[in-house]
Amino acid sequence: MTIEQDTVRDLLWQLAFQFKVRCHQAVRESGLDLGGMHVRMLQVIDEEPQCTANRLCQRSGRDKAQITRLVKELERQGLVKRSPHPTDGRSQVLQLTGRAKRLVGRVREVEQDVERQYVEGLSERELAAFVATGRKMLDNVSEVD
Amino acid sequence: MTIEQDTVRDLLWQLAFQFKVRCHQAVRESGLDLGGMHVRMLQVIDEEPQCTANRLCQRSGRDKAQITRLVKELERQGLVKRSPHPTDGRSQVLQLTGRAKRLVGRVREVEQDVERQYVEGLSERELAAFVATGRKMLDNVSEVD
DNA sequence: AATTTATAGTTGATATTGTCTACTAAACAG
DNA sequence: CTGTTTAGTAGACAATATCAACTATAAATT
Repeated sequence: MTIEQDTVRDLLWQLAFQFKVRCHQAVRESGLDLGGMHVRMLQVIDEEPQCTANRLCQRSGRDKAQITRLVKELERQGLVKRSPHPTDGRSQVLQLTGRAKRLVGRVREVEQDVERQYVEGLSERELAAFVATGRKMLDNVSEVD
Repeated sequence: MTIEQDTVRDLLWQLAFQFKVRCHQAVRESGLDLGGMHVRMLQVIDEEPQCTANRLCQRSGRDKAQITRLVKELERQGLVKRSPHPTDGRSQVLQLTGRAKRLVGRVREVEQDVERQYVEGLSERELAAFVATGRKMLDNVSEVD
């Protein structure tokens, strides 16, 4: 199948969708059973030093309610532990279990293969420019408080 | 809220999601009652000379089943007409009704406002480069038959 | 021409993701 | 102490996506 697009919006729509589909498929094929959102959450928790649910909202742009449910499932699957936040009693610190860390590692490799396929034939500079422009766009619509 | 990301994948994920949310909101606020996918379909039908459901699949990358349902609803809402394809008996030609055409026009304006916000501060050349790079990526993962 | 194989579209079941509202409890500001 | 904001939870529901089975036609094969 040949993918086509025309506006910036369509372009992004296609790129993101195809990325999602391919990553999800690659993850499944490597024998792991994780939904796309679950993977995303695990990755953020892995990166963020003292990750909280609220942090996940900020990083993902998704609704609080959705985050709550995702975290709940991840906890049920033994991938995330919650501990009370040291200074904020409303909040909880999220941490990956050892199993989850190994999982995230494997997922990263699989997803990097997908990403390599995407950026094949692009120079370092071209890719850097693409990312820089994309970030500017994100900044444009990111509300400053 | 401040939007953040880190890999190419995260960047695209955020850009597309925010775009979707903002466009959908803008469309709603202008008094129109159309889901995101429905809008997308109408736009493609509007652009494609002899659009068929299959064409919608190719252009959107979405599943046949989903397309069928979307078209069915659009027809029910009096936005799309189907007529038998002149040369292929399995296929049907999709066409916008007058009402749908007017709708698409209004939606375009609303969405262009959103897009303008995105690309604010970007030079023509920067934007062109972004789109060109994005298209290359899409080509990279587009299966050649 | 008859037979196989591929394609366009449909349907049903189900899973995943997203949205909205209302709520609790802790934090914070005055 | 009081009112307001913030972090997270829960329920109901809508939108989107996935998968498999099926029909009818088209196209290819022999």
